[in-house]
Amino acid sequence: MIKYLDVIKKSGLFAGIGGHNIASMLECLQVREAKYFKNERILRAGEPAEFMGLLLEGSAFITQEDFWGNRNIVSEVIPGQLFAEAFASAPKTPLNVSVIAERPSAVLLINVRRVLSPCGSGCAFHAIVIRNMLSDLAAKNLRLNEKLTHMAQRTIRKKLLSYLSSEAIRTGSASFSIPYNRQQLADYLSVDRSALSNELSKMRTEGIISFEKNRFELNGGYVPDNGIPFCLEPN
Amino acid sequence: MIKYLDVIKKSGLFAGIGGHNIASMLECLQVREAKYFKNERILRAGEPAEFMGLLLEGSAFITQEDFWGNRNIVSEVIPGQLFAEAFASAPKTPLNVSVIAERPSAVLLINVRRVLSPCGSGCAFHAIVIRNMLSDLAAKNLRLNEKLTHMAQRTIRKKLLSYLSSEAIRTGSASFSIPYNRQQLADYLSVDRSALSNELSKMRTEGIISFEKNRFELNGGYVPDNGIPFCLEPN
DNA sequence: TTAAGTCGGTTGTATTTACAACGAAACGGA
DNA sequence: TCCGTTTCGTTGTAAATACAACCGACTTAA
Repeated sequence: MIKYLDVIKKSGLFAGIGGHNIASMLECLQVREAKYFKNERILRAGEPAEFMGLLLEGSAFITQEDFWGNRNIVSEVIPGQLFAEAFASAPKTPLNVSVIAERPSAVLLINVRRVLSPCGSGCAFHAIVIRNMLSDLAAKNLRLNEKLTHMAQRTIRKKLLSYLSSEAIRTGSASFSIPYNRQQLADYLSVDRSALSNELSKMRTEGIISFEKNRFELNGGYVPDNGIPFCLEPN
Repeated sequence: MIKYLDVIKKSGLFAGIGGHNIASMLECLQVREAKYFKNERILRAGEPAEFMGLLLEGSAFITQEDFWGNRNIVSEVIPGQLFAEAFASAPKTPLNVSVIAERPSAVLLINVRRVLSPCGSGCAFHAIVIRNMLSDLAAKNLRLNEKLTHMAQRTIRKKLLSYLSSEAIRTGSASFSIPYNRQQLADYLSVDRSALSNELSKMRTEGIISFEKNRFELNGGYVPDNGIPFCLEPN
């Protein structure tokens, strides 16, 4: 635990809590630490969700899988981030996602009940942690909304442009890297990989974008003042 | 306000706060009330999100629209429910959805800052309201996840079966009503209405489902023990 | 070095979808 | 009642997609 104190201190969940208070806070919350191999399952869809996780080291994917193993990457988790807090915060709701270690990872498992039920004694930081969870959930909400925006587009090209332009806007540059390889991007947008690859090639041929590996650049497109991403073309 | 006290009392946001405390709580939060006509915009995408809303009367749709007016219904709001709380809880984030009154509606507008910054004085209920917002956001998160599950399906038929089976499971019956008409359902699943209508007809012909207007029944399908909705067929 | 595996691009085909157009039924005023 | 509107189903066509198969470049381990 001590090894990861720095990650914990900088995590959104414990933001605003002085470093010297964290140790007692962790004890009060009765957290426990666990380690996972690459591709090992951290949480399994279908299980009851008693714990939320705080990733300490490594990286993980939130995924949905249907009966035949079609995988849909909901998002990536990096150190300092929470996961499964929505399920843990809404009791009686079993997980409908799995969390899988993308690399060897360390995780802090936190029982949400311990967070929500204030301990009368020492730690006056429950309120802060709860407030942090609130902004975390709000941010996640917005990210899910953003993904929905992309997936609601009717064609692969529009899905791609919706996603790429939002990444460009987020990074504030027409040139940026994405955290996915082709298969992962296809999973994220829920489309066929080869079809996606094909569409990317067409778009490059047409001069709309250029890319190499996971680095993309959006060429020239117009950026209207109305805030609508410049990538959405009339047809 | 008094007119809607009952709705407010029963709302998730104010759950656990005694009826006689609510009036002072509302004052402390400096809420304000507003009324809207049918199809009037309650909140407009692009605007900064200072307020979250609590629907008092009527009903509303959370929608996303692209540049050409293609509409995507994210969800429906009914009295007692919160909306736009995620945007309001994550400041500096402009709305990327619009909220539109489906019918003549009354709304309580709440400044989230007033909720998050505890007033030193009388009302000791801020903590409860914050905790309520937390479970609300968690539940919304799960709903978005569920919608993503449906939209991730690659064909209209699978999208439909994913949605319908989840509704069947939710209501605990193979026969149930849905809150959408055809166009709205198509918007929700982000597919073409006529294609959806066509697919529904095929499925009825094949005996998979039966329906009339917005009442559906899932016929016979097998329900395995593994929790996977019976509607997902091997092909 | 070889062999196996991963990754990304390409192609062809069958399937699925969007889109446009139309018509019937139901509904709601005037 | 009449007329306009909404809702939903149907059809045909063009477009987009999934799917399978294959190839070359690159990486990794034996």
